[in-house]
Amino acid sequence: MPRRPAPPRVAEPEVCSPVTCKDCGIYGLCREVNGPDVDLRLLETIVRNRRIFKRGELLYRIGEPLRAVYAIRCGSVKSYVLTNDGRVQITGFHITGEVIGLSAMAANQYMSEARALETTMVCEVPIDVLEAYSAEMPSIRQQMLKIMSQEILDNQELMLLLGKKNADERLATFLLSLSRRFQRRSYSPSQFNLSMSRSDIGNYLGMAEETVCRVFTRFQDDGLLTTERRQVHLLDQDRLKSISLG
Amino acid sequence: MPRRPAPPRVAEPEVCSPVTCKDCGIYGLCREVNGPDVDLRLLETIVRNRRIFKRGELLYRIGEPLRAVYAIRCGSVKSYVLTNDGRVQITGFHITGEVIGLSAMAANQYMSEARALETTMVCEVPIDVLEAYSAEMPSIRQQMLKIMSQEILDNQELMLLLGKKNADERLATFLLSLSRRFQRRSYSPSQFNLSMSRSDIGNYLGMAEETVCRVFTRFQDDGLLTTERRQVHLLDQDRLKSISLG
DNA sequence: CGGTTTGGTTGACCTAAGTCAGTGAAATTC
DNA sequence: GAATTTCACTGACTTAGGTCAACCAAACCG
Repeated sequence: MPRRPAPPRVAEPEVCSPVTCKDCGIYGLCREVNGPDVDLRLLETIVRNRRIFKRGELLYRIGEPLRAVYAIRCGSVKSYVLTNDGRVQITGFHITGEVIGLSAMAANQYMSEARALETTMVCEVPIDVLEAYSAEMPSIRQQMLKIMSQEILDNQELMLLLGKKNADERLATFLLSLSRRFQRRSYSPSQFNLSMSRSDIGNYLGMAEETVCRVFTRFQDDGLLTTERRQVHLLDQDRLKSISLG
Repeated sequence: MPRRPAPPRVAEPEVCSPVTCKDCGIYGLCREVNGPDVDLRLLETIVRNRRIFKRGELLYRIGEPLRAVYAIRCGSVKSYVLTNDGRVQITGFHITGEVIGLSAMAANQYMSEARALETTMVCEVPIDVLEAYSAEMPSIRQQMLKIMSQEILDNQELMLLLGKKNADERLATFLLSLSRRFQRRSYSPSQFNLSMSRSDIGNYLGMAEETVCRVFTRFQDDGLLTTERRQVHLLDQDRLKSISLG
């Protein structure tokens, strides 16, 4: 049967369509481990330590000793930090193909908490395995540096948003960032399903849940997008872009 | 003349008293390069590529190819990111003994802009030198990871502040964080000089310059501290701590 | 050394977004 | 499949902090 280009998949909460290794954030890393010419089908079977977390389950806690880093094969995860008195700031949402836990390497303990937003399948890479390979393979070290510095970049973007943007700019920025990341993983950039609640979005963007709803409603009234609960359809990405920032 | 413990130095803008290598953020790194038993006086002279930046001068710009990382020997630096339409978010203030520029390693270009707040002396470590050493010495890689993950930790703290704290908590957190860092570098934790303007503080903390002034005034009225322009004297650190977080 | 600029402070007023309260619809549980 | 919980949304009202304007003192400059 001849292969034909598949239509872009729509990210659905019920459907867990695992990313292929080629689309994965640690593909470069796995490829190194398995040699540059490894058969992809083989690689897919070689990757061990798959685990499944159900909605609400913790991948790791703050202060816990670093055991493993996680590549998300399908599903999504939020990570967050806490104040002493229990206030929470979500610092990132992570989707299929992204890698989390690496920033714990230096201190040998996790610096944030990670919780599955839906049923989520991950590749769990034990830390001793990672360290063994990274000692021998410079390109894996390179890959690790890249992932960490991407995290710093993402954090800087969020700081800019939290410190200097208004509610409209925040939500537009958020939606476009998600859209871009879905696109990179071969999902539709204009139609997708949010795995996080309005309250989580508000927490992440530093605004009240109600404000998130109001801005969604206003964007819909202005013809920028349509929403049906967690299903989002972006209608005018250009205008969203100009809102998200001059 | 017998040595006696020196009284804690007060950080003054005019006085540039360079940190000793032992107190420097890349000491572990330099020590590795020069062997574990290196004579400190020797190390001090071995460190080359010292440079001086005057107040307002740029260490590096966003997008510029990575040339070097910088250890601050004395003085202070702000780093910041920008929106397309020119809004600025200061993402960190860096003081004597701290290291900046490392997060540019992965992309090989700087991801933020760094500007001297006052006359600042740095050790400039060329990137090829750093890479050559890091390829051979695992402990230098370890050190680099540590510095990057400290940056992630600092960023997370700032995101928590920007997303979830009110004006009082923000300023208290800021002052205590500075105090702690001065203490680590053997300066007085209760009396120090701010090298940044009220406007910079406000920008960093995500609030207006005027609000910074008002909170300073209120803290002073409440007996928490005294200020004389940029000279700060913390009188009640415990109470500040309880304000900075429940 | 008089004039100008910069930075810090305060007061008066305004507004973006938060809080509170209530509703309906889905989703989950028993 | 009825009961319960969770989630999204909306309106009314409040408020923390922003904006604007003015002033003063220190620093800088020709």
